[in-house]
Amino acid sequence: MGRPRRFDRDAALDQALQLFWEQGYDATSIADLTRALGISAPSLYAAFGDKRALFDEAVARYEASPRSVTTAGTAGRTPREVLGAMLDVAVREYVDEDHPRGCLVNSSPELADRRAANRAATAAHVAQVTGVAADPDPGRDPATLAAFAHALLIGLSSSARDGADGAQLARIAELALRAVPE
Amino acid sequence: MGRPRRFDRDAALDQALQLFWEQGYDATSIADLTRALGISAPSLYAAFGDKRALFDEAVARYEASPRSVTTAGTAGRTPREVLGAMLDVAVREYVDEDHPRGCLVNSSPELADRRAANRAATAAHVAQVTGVAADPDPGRDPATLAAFAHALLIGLSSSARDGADGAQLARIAELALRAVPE
DNA sequence: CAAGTTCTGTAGTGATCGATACAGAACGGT
DNA sequence: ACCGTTCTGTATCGATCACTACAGAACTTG
Repeated sequence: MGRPRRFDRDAALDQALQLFWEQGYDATSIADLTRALGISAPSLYAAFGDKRALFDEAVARYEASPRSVTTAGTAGRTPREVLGAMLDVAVREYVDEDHPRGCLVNSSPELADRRAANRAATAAHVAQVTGVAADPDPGRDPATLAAFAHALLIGLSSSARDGADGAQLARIAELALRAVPE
Repeated sequence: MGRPRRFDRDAALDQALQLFWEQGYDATSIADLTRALGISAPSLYAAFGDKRALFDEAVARYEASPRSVTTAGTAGRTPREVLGAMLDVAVREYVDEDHPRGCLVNSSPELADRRAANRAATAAHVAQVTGVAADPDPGRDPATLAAFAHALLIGLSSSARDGADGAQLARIAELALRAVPE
């Protein structure tokens, strides 16, 4: 009951995600959001809480989308297959023209905790898929492989933001894969 | 002639660099700077111009210091030696406790142009030292080697900021080096 | 000493930040 | 039709932003 909301909450959330993705959290003001979302500030606060809650919800939406690179490559068996699948998804995703370039999580200073979680998740994923436990050889150690992949994804994300095209990213990924055992 | 400046301009510039490095450009306010530098706002503006000019001067100071990774590894001959030297310097530098973690240039959104310049400089450096011109093999192409190194440096910088220790960074670098031919 | 110049702190500029008080509008339940 | 509830826009809150007008203090020069 009560007066119904005049705007589509999900569409507004997508708009907010788009803005945060393009400009970052700090650089996106409430005024920017109300303009892009086509609603007034009180409606925004009533629907989403405060700015940070809106950002967190947008990030959750981002992470829930099939863009997620972390769990890509489930089909692989060897470390190279697993990391290769992740890099493939990333290279395509980071220059996709349907949305801003790069990865929202990997290029947001305020999401360091999510990056840590992603690295841990990647390490567990690699260990599970390849069946390899901790190993002194960096090429066989799931934690090192995950940290390597994670660092590369961040580098690819930043390169995409700085203007690199898909072919350049693909060459980087191809070269990087040579470090990883079959 | 006239009243002499009461503070050390170079020391103040170092303090400003420290703050920008820790917090980033946007997150560092003039109030933060006047507090850390121990001077009032008019003195700061008289000495450095405006906030962006102060930032640019601090970045120039940063790039002029021997921290620069881009030109490291001049001694090397093979791509692996050149990149290995760069990664060695970076791994040590990014966790050095004498200053904030990571690389100021690689973690500042407003310095995308400097990153592009660094990538180009690295490519020229690799080409000159190894004597290799453009090559279809990613492992022999200076531009791809430079882009790979650049992406890795950004990933290492971000990982250091997110809390990775020197040993972790070293393992990433060791693994990455396996991608690069002798 | 006095004049000229430059730095100093106090205090405040307009603009923008995130966030809200308030009143009217639009609905469901009775 | 009326009431309670919830959303709506207007208009504004205090805080903070980058930045500066102003006047006195501290120096060099004559």
